[in-house]
Amino acid sequence: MREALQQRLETALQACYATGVLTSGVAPEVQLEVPGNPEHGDFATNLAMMLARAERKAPRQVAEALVTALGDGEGMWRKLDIAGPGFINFTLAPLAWYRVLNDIHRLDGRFGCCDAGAGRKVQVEFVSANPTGPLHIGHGRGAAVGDTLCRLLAAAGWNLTREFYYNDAGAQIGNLALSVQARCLGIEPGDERWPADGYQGEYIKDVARGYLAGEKVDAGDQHVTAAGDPQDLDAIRRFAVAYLRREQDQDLAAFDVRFDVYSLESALYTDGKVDAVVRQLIASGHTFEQDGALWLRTTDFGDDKDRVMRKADGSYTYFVPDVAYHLDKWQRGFQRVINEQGADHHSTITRVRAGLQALNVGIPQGWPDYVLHQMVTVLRGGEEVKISKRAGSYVTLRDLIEEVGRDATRFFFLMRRSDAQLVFDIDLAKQQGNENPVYYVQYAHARVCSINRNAAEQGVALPAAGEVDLDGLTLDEELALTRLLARYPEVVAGAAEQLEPHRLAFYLQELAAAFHSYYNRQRVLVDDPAVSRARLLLVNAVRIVLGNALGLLGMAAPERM
RNA sequence: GCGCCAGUAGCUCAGCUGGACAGAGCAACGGCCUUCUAAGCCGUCGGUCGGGGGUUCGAGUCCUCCCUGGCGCGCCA
Repeated sequence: MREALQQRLETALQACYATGVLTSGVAPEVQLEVPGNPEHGDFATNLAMMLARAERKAPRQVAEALVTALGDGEGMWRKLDIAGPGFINFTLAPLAWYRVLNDIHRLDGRFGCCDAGAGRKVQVEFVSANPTGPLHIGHGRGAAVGDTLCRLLAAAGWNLTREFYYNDAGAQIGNLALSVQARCLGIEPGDERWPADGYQGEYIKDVARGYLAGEKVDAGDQHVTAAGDPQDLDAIRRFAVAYLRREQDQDLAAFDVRFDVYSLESALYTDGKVDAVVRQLIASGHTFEQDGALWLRTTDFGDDKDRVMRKADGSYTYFVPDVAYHLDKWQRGFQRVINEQGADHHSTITRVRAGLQALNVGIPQGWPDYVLHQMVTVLRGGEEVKISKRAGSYVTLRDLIEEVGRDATRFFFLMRRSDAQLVFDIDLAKQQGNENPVYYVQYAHARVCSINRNAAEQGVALPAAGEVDLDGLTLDEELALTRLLARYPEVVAGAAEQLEPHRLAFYLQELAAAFHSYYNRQRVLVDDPAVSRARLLLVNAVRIVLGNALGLLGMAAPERM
């Protein structure tokens, strides 16, 4: 529809040049937008305003020339206006819109999908929590944003790989092992023998109990049986990592978040990929030694200071395996990689990209992409819940899902742009009333299903694509609802393109509102069977789109509530 | 001090990558259930888009300088 209009505008412009009504000969790109105000028609173009300067005429004068050249459009539009500073507004014939209802029924679950990705490979890494404790609410936001991003990219035709990276090596894992060992030995936080940067959370006690009891843990391809010996720090470490990884996997499964590939930091060491990348960086000439450490001159690539790669004690800082990991992603053929992570780690971006540039292996500048999410604060009873990671007091994702439910949790995480801070109001999320937008959108879906049940009782068959005389739809609100449905594919494409999953949540609320309003004003099942069937076609198109959008958000579309 | 992200209605936030009088939800107030689910609908109230300059036919949106809040600035991740 948009393309057809663009075509006609270009033809009209050329006609103006041919007749000499317009003289500049410039051909700007024809932009068509959907106006927010329905009085401004279905599509609007600013073409006349873009030409005005070159033509040295008032925009409205240019617009008049174009409108004359456009003619009647052979019935495509009902009305053409020149408005405001020089917009040309197209009001299309209703039938042109109603045809989309047949498209929706024909495509069903695939309505909204497109082929923008053209089957190209993209990898999305998200959550990537350290296996040192349970997933907290911040990880939950990362999981919701990352997962919906994945679903969006898949819907947009990308060949998607979902990946989780475990930082199961390094200093913090050492702290974890020491903390579990301390608990095994009955040492409490506060005791002078308690490790300096130990994890104090209650869950450490559970790990210690499991270890002493000789428990067996399966997590991914890791299978660990506890040695039970409190002196064997290495065995404790292996057990603790597997134990906490299993916990995280369970929580993510409960959140309906799954991954295709799990990558372990420790494997980068054992496979020699870390050493290899260090050798390459040294060979690149971007490193130097100072104070007993090996440094990477990241300032060569826009960082504000150089960074230590290998510490004086011989171990590597975290970003070295990160660089090795991302080189590995590149070598696996992912020309597009998106990392979803918390904004508190945004300083890694410059470092990882600098390391990859230093390797000089043809990785483009600015690769990979990042989507950052800002902090989440928790509100309960109107009070902010204080979070202390060291003391281990924080809201876990597991608690959240159990308390407010998976759907509400996911929706709340996606109700805001990811780079805006989020206040998670637990009381509101739990509420089953009209203040809670989660049920508002699901209720709209359930209502259509309810109409369908009534139709079945009355022996009215649900219409399929192309079976209905669209003349049964005559009301302004039916046209408005249809136009909203027609916009859905653009919403999906835009959200995938801009990596902004929250757009779906807003669209969903808008569509639900339009449907609820229609439902309250008009009956679907009326005496006139032609009208009933046309309306059934319309409301079931709403049902399909609601279901598709809820699916992209990882939420259920209930048939009754 | 430097970097990143924010500052839009009383509150929480959108604003489609510059367009036509700035929107929604909640809160407040007033209405609507003998008809497909009232977890719903309709109406009223409410904003100098943090502030100053600039670019543009046109700026909440772009540039610049200030102010405020959050995060980061480690041989932690």
